[in-house]
Amino acid sequence: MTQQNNAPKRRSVTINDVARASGVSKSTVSLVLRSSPLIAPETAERVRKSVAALGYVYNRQAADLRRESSNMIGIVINDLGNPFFAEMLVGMERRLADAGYISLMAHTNERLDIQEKMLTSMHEYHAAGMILCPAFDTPPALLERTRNSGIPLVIVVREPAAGSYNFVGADNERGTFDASRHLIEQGHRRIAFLGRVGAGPVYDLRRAGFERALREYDLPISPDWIINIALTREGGRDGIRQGLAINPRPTAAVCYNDIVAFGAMSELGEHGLVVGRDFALTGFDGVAATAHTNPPLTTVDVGPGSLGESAAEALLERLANADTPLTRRLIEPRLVVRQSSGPPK
Amino acid sequence: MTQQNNAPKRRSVTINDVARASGVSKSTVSLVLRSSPLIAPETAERVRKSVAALGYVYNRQAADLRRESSNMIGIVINDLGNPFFAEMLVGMERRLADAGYISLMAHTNERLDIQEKMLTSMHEYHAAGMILCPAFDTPPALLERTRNSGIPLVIVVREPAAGSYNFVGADNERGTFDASRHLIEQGHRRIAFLGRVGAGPVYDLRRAGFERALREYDLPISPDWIINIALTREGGRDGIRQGLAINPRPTAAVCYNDIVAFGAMSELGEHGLVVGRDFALTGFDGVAATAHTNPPLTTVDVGPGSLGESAAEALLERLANADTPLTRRLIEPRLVVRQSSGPPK
DNA sequence: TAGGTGAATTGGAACGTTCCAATACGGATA
DNA sequence: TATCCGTATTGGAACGTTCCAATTCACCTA
Repeated sequence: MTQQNNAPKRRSVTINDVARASGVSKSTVSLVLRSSPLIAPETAERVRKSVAALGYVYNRQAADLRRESSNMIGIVINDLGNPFFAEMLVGMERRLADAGYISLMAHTNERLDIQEKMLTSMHEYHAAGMILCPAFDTPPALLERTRNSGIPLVIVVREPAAGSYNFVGADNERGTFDASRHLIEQGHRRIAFLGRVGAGPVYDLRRAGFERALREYDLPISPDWIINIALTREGGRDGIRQGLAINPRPTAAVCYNDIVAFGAMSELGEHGLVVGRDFALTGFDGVAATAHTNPPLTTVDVGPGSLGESAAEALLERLANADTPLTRRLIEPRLVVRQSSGPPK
Repeated sequence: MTQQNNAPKRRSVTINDVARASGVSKSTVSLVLRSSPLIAPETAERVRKSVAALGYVYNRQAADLRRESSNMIGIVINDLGNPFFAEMLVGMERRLADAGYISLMAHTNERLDIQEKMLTSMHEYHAAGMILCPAFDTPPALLERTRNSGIPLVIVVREPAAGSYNFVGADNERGTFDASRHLIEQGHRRIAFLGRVGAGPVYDLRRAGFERALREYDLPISPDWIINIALTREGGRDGIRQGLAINPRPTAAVCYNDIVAFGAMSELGEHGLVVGRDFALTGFDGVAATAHTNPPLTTVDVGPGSLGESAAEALLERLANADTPLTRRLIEPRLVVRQSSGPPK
């Protein structure tokens, strides 16, 4: 009395079954499925009936194998916990889905080993193209390897090295320059910068923009005001704690990004300070939540969603025409002034 | 002088090329690639050398076609703009990637047509399993269809109808009950409920929990206090505007979810009210941002990330063993009390 | 020496499509 | 009647794997 494994084995309905059912050849069915004009309307109709009757479902795996292509796009994101990346992902996915592609998504959480594993996995699945938001310290060699495989690649947000891929990012230097100038023009003179020292080129550029603004207004840059924190909400809290301990105290802070600003805002509240009145704050990114914090946050808006769409579009262009020249697109950010950045008391 | 299109055509390196290079048959190479113990170590070594030398990349499309399986899991999310879903997605993806699966992700933005299109697309790609967070008003027939296709299906968060799939969600009634009781015990007597009337079973349950708490404490439930809003940050603002217009004014509000509470908090601030002192607020979900708002938000924490992991685990079990009984898992939420829910003045 | 054993390897069919060259056929033309 | 034409359809090879049954070979045993 052996344990029989008579699993249904559910042989799926194929193009051949449809062909048999409708009395034509598999080639004809294939043409109908791709709505070829070659097929007589009545035949097509008959085939479509059988398709519905048998519950046939197209096997893209098989089709892609034969055609040596696919409709899958690999998207590798480093930090979905940050709404900036989530909003960007939404933009990409929408644009790609509209164009008939489906997204193979992976989250690296800033881990290089995971990133590498996911990139190879996407290669193995023959993704038609890839969009990568590189984890910190991504070695240029990795990108070079991906590029050599011949798969069109778009890099977003962080630019590890000039190379043969499309890039879409924001003008980081300009962004913090605008934010810093705004605070200065509001009357602030002691302004801190909250970020992760040495976090890479994006940090360097944002800090450079901040320092350029101070210089242009002949304000001294005290090293104390360059505060080193983790790029998280918790880091923002930490930054405020450090900032408030400085003597004389800064009256404002330019934050590396929005989530740092959120943490900063929360911490300021816990110290009994009213943001926008007792202390000014600016963020960077322009995530949706900035319009609904307490108080609403002044931020450098790069349009996370449309940045994602731009990246998708760059990729779609390359896919449509492999000879499309490589582009490097820097989005001009827009300073959105809200209540968090009032003048000093 | 015609424009020659001598595209590289880059015939990719196959198992056969590797076989030829290392002087064995393609079968042997195949076995080596799957590290079969049948192969002599020296042979395996030789093959691996050729793999590296030729830059061979495994073609999973072909393999999956032959094996009639795949390592792709379809994930369909309705609203990534809400950090709750983003955090849940991260949990799912991590768990699936750990198990060697890759995620086919689609975002429906609550649109039924997109949802349907994406589900069929994932079928066509032969996803091994699917996790679906149904859009509002998803017809049970759609789920039935998916289920009939034989692909293991896990439904999360919203439960359209009892059916033959796994379900992972939260105990919604209990969650708002706990939050409401907490406000009552803080001394609040006029409490509003901010949600989207008729939004479906989740709304009904959350509202039921709220009303049960009021009844248990013999408090009247004024219809005015059931405030009807969009389930967005903007909706939260709207809810507060409506709430503050009521006479007598409520002193607290139970919000349908965290983002509604965020909007509410922002609006209260703009009215010069201090949240937690002048007006109490609770959220629902427990997204990371709740710990860093101004003030930090009291919320019903369902653990978005671990909820995603649970869903992934349920699916992985079904994949490992198709006979695993269908489960329905309701996570017990945990009330996290922070500063937003102080007693009335 | 003949036969048996087990380990290592192999060739060919199969998976479900697409593509190509070929075919069938009804009607027009010479 | 023979030829040609265009339209609709078709069979078979190919895509890059996996699986199965079969083969090779060295060694052991009777």
